[in-house]
Amino acid sequence: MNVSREQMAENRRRILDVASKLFREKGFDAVSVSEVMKAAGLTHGGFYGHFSSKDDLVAKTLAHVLAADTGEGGDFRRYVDAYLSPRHRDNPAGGCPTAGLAAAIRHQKPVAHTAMTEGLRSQITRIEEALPDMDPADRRRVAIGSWAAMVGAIILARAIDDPVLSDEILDQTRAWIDTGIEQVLVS
Amino acid sequence: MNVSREQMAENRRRILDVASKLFREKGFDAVSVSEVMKAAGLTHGGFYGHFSSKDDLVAKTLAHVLAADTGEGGDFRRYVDAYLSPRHRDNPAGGCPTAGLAAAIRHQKPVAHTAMTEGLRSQITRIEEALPDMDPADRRRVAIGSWAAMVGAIILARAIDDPVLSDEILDQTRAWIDTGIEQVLVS
DNA sequence: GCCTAAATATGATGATCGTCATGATTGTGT
DNA sequence: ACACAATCATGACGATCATCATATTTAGGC
Repeated sequence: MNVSREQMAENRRRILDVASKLFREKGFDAVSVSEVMKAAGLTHGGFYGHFSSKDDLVAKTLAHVLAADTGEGGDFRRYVDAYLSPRHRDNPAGGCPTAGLAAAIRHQKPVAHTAMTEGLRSQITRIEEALPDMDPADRRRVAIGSWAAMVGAIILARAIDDPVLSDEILDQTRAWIDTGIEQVLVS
Repeated sequence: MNVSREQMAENRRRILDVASKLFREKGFDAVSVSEVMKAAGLTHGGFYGHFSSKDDLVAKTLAHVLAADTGEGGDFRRYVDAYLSPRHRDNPAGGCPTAGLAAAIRHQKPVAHTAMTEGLRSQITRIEEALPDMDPADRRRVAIGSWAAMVGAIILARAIDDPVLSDEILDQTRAWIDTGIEQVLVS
């Protein structure tokens, strides 16, 4: 069976899409190459025509999904509310790849680290641009501090089995970010 | 070969200790039962005399390491400084189990979630107690928000390969936590 | 001092997985 | 139209791993 040039490009895109979803849902190790290919509607054998190894797929998937511009240009408060919501916490497969995958990158090959570095860099920039008017010296600190808190909160909220405490992690972290922003706005 | 009662108890403790270290260093999946036992100075066969499965070991290890009272009773600022240091970032095997393992717990059995829940609960309490005098309503928010930021910052700092950006994540998050605490202290 | 039960060692089994070799099918440029 | 090359399917190989069966050694109670 062969396939047109564009078919192949679409296949490759679909592999990256389903891999991104599966990795976020189950983690890098728990997803097999065969599982990815099957979810993309292909068989496992063709995989090495697209990628040189599973590690290559991991790195390409990271670059693919971290480059997806969320385009949330605008209100940072609204972005935080959506991010620190039960809905986002309960949807890792469709949610933020950083929250879902960042901790696992430590155990991946160096290429994955490089992809993550660029993804983090652009995410910090995106947040800086979405932030309200403030002293430029404060801007970067707020962006990085808020992002660390957001990622950490989602990870913690997903790791525990008490829904009350989990909700509280999200709520208190949201309030905590508000506290910090309020501080730099009045100064 | 047999061994005295206390020998067995010490063996079990050593298994939990090396498992905790290995899991933090390489992740749950990348550590085999045989590797844990070898690191504990035993062979893999005896494992199932101590634990009913690898999942059981994971849960028991989490409870073991999260219960380890860091006893950092005292200055929260000092604790944050040590936590958000390059030294801690570069030492996952000996560092905070939450930062090293929390994100992976999602992919573990329910018992692991329960262990994490209790560990998180007591960690929040510990931070609340280490915090300086402040309004009780602020105390919990500061504890949870700071902890989320600390865990998130370490995870992000460990996931990237640019040492300059990695250091900046740590520094800015430390400053961000100071910002938030300053806000509740003056109000 | 023996005997039994327990703790660990040795070795095996079945399953999963990453990777690759080979072959079939069909776009694509001439 | 034809031949080449590219894309994917089928199937296999070797390695790793969790788990268990069995053997061996010895601590602890009589």
